[in-house]
Amino acid sequence: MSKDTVSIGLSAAIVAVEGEHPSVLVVAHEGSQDALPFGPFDPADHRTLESGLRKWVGEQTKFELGYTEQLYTFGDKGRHLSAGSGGRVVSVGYLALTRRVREAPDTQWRGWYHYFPWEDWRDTKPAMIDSVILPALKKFVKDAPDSESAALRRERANVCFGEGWDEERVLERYELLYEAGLVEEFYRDSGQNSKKLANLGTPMLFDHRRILATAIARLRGKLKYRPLVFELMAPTFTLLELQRAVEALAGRRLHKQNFRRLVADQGLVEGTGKFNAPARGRPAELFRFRREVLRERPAPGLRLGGRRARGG
Amino acid sequence: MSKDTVSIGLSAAIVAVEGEHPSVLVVAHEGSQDALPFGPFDPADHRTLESGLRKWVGEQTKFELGYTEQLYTFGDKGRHLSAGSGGRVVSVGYLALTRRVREAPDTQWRGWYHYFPWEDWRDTKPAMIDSVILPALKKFVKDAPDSESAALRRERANVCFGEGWDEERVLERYELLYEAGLVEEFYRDSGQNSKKLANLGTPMLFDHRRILATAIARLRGKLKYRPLVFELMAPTFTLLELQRAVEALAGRRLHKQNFRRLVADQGLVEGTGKFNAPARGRPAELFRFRREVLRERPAPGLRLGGRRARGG
DNA sequence: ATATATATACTCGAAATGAGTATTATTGGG
DNA sequence: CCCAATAATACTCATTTCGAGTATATATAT
Repeated sequence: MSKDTVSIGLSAAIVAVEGEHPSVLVVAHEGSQDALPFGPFDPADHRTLESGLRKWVGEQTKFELGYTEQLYTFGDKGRHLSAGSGGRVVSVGYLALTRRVREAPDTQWRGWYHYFPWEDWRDTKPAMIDSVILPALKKFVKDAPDSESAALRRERANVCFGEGWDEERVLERYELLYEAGLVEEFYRDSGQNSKKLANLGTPMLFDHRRILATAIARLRGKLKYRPLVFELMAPTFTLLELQRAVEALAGRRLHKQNFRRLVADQGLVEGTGKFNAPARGRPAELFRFRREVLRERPAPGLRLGGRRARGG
Repeated sequence: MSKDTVSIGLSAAIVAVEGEHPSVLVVAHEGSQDALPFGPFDPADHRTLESGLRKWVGEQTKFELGYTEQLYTFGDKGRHLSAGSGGRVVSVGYLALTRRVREAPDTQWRGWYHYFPWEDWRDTKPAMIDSVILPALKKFVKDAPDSESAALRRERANVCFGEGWDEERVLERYELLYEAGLVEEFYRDSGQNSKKLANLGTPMLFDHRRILATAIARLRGKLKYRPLVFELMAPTFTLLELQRAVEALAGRRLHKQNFRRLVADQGLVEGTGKFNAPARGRPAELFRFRREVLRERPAPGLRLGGRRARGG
């Protein structure tokens, strides 16, 4: 491929939740790094970008995509390399949501917090933030070429990892860690191998971790105003299961009673009259998603709220 | 250009507001339809997609982009044609916000409601909705190939133009009108020329009107949770000017006293102590945007609200 | 002075939100 | 059988937000 040709890469972050574990479908390509299902866009064969994506995913993972949404198109020079490949690749990333199904050969569900361990605040603030990330970012600020650049870096570090955790800034945080040389991909893309400060999370092929970060950010944001979770749930579920799924995606805990009130008041679910048989505790009613809300209300969704303090 | 090559087109919807008029910068290409500034992505010359866009815009309009945001990447077969050109064009659309400046040669600010007259609800519901659009959509439903498809069409028509106007669904509405054959581009792209039902709004080159629809939709949505308006305002402004700008973009009126309260309570602006000299009425204080809020609060913005009833 | 236009302050009730306490239904162990 | 543990569900309460309005202040034009 010559230096000034463009090709378009289509990649999908296919997300599912199993219990408390949000996960993403990765393909085991010839012993290399974890990869999202992907392939080049072929104008002769694909009528739309999305139909191209569906074909590739179908071939590689043997299953049909349901809910699918385009995320972003990346074209930066030098962010799509693994070895020294030829022309420029412009990368179109997609988010897909699905109920968890059996894996196809060479395919595997992997918890997304393997790639972003600093994003899971459900139990506590991840210790690595104080022990590794903040000190390294302090150094990154100090190493800035000039004071203006240092101020900008300090600012970014503060917005990303300082007071007031905003769970939606997943991409911003990953990009900052990349530029600060705290993730593997930075060294791979720049050819450097020296002074590796840290190696946070599991790296991925090409720019796939960036795409996954975009996917998580989008999902966390959209969750609050569109009923996307239900794409990830079984046909019936208890309210606690629903809450656990949302928490898994958002990476933080929610207030149980208020969560139920929210879901009920918005008419997002309806009881089935059936109950589950839990190991302990009172049995919970099984609910189903009321698809009708999509017509009734302009923008139904779960406004998680909770800017003021921690849920419980 | 051969049939199975891809090229990437970069287009920018550059938006400004002058008084009550939201407008977009269009280029007068050889007597053809209105076009957004655009050009092909050149991997040899452009380090990123956005820098490529900036180069093209700079060449065509002689001015520097400020706030810029990627919108969407379109790749549908047959939606980028004006005449029968060669290979496939994948189109990356951008939104840019700017204060209104003088026009460069061959360049012109045009009110965006020329392209989307049904989107301006500031005075009243546009009459064309009841007189033209709804009847035509009724016919579109009736002409559906089967009853399932008819139900889907009825559903879409209702969400887009029925009860409960959602000002953010700009793209959905344009796409529906396109498919229903109510906009010029539909006939141009499909080569048909017969049974033209209507010809709503001013058409644009290629898929530029679709990109503009995406831009308006995004802007209307984001306005509610990010302080984007200020990119469009002069350094100082009265609160009424600010409100008129938001109204112009949102396409609907807001409650004046509540708007002030919102802006003030959120700490988005600060008074300068200076006052304007209006033609009539009490002089208004001039305010400036408090850039600091971007640091202080995680997601400042203007939550317009107003789902319950009409503003006043 | 008066009409008109605009700015700004303040009020009021309804709804949404955060953070609980209280009560009910179940299991498993003594 | 009673009790601790666990989970579901109901209810309370103060605060904040939001829609909608009234009241008052400060200009200009006539």
